[in-house]
Amino acid sequence: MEDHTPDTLEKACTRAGLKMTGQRRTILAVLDEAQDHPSVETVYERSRAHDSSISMATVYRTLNMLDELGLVVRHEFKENFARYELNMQHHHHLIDVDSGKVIEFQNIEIEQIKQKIAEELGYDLIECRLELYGRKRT
Amino acid sequence: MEDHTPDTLEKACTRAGLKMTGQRRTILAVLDEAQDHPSVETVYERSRAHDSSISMATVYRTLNMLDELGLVVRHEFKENFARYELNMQHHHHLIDVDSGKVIEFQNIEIEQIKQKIAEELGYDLIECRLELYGRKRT
DNA sequence: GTAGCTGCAAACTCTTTGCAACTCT
DNA sequence: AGAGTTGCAAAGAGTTTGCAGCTAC
Repeated sequence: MEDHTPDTLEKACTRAGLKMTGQRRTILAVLDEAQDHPSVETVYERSRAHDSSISMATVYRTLNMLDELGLVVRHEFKENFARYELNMQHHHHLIDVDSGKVIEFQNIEIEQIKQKIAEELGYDLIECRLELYGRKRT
Repeated sequence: MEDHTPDTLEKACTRAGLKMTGQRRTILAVLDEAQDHPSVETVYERSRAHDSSISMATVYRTLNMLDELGLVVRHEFKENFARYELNMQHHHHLIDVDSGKVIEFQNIEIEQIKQKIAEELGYDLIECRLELYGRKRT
């Protein structure tokens, strides 16, 4: 019998051979539930709300591990700290310069053009970041 | 008689009403001559080669000031420090993931599409970052 | 003369790490 | 049992800042 429940970070980590401790389970659940792009601090606070024994060091270590596994994407918008999000389908960001709100979008034309550009420069495209910074039209 | 010599950072700063000290003149010249995307550390070293009295604090203060004036563009590629470049014509970057080399490129299609995307989301585009990360084709 | 600039050193923020204790598997 | 994980506190990197002295205008 195959497992048809949606893939969670916890499953992905177990599959990667990691031990599943209480702290880790909590942090992964917080990330799975996040609909936004939380900072390390935010992940820490949300995790602490469930388990106050969780330390900042563990949050950092967990996020770094998830980044290395490619399960999460690390961003550094024009702020001096990192923000993370689940690595679901590929998309880009528009950051509201007034509120800091992050809007996600996808665009097939961008995907095609960036491939073409890398190719013309003699490179294989490995990764890409596109960030638009804008102000809400009044 | 108008001045037809190319615009330098020094002129732009003087025009902005800033005092032109020896240290500042040196740092601005270093940036004017830079053909790459130097880090703060690099700007510091190059400036020191001309005037060893220049301090790191002044380099940071100068770069922050130039950034605020929009004369320079601050980047944070996937490194944990900032890199700067003159704000000449608009372009994007392809970063060689193996060597860290930065290649600049421009693309009119990207410019059009990003405008369109911001518009569709109800935003006025203020700024934009596009970074491609790739590996040299063998 | 004075507002602005500077170097120094200390402070700050974000992030990483050594270590001893603990816990999944 | 043993390798992996944790919290703590200290260390690290990059960046900012208070202050007293100096300098361009």
